[in-house]
Amino acid sequence: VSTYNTLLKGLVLADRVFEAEVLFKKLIKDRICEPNEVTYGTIMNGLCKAGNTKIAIRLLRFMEERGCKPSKEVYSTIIDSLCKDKMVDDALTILTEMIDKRVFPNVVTYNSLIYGLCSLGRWEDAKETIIEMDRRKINLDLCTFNTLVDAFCKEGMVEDAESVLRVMIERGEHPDVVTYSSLIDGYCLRGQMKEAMGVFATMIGKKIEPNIITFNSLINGHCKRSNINEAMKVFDEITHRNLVPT
RNA sequence: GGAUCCGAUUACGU
Repeated sequence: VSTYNTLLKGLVLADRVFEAEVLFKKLIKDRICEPNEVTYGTIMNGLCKAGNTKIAIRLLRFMEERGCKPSKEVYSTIIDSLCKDKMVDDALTILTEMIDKRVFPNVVTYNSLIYGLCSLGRWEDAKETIIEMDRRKINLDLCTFNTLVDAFCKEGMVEDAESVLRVMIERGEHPDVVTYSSLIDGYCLRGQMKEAMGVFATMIGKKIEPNIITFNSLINGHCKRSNINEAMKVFDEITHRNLVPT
């Protein structure tokens, strides 16, 4: 079954979810092998990525009927997809369901929820979620912090993003290219190019390699301020670093 | 009792 799982994942990665579904159905119909929780997880992930969260939820019910216990990964996949669809309350319902079934959420599950809550501006609920994580002794990880930094930046609350950065460093989590790129984008969105370049200098100082996304944000920021010369300089830097413009 | 393989989360733009 692992072989089929690997193949199914390949199809999903290649955006050939339909073919993955066909193969999945064939496995069951021809009794080639019984799908396990990884198989279901892979197919659900494919369905979700293709925008079929509802069908993925139906598959969740199907696997239960078939006597395969949904893992936390399976629940997390559904929760993540609902959050991305801004159906965070439905996601919270699934969270309650999994806990009722003694399948306990992990940091990934909560990261998706925090992402969803923040993207709806439900800051208080996001805060509550973090408190709940602490209560469950689930440590925030790099992804949690990055999600928060990005959410604040997108709302123009760069000061709050900066305090998240301080907290993460305090907690011994090392900011990475995503953290700094989010911050840079935050300043660029506000047209604060001096600050954006300051963050850029900081990340270089920490030997964190900027990538094409980092530079795209900077170019966007300079162009917004009609500073084409600076934008061109950044563009030269891209070529210099052998990065490929997207 | 232990190890390994297969699934879930974060940044720009399109």
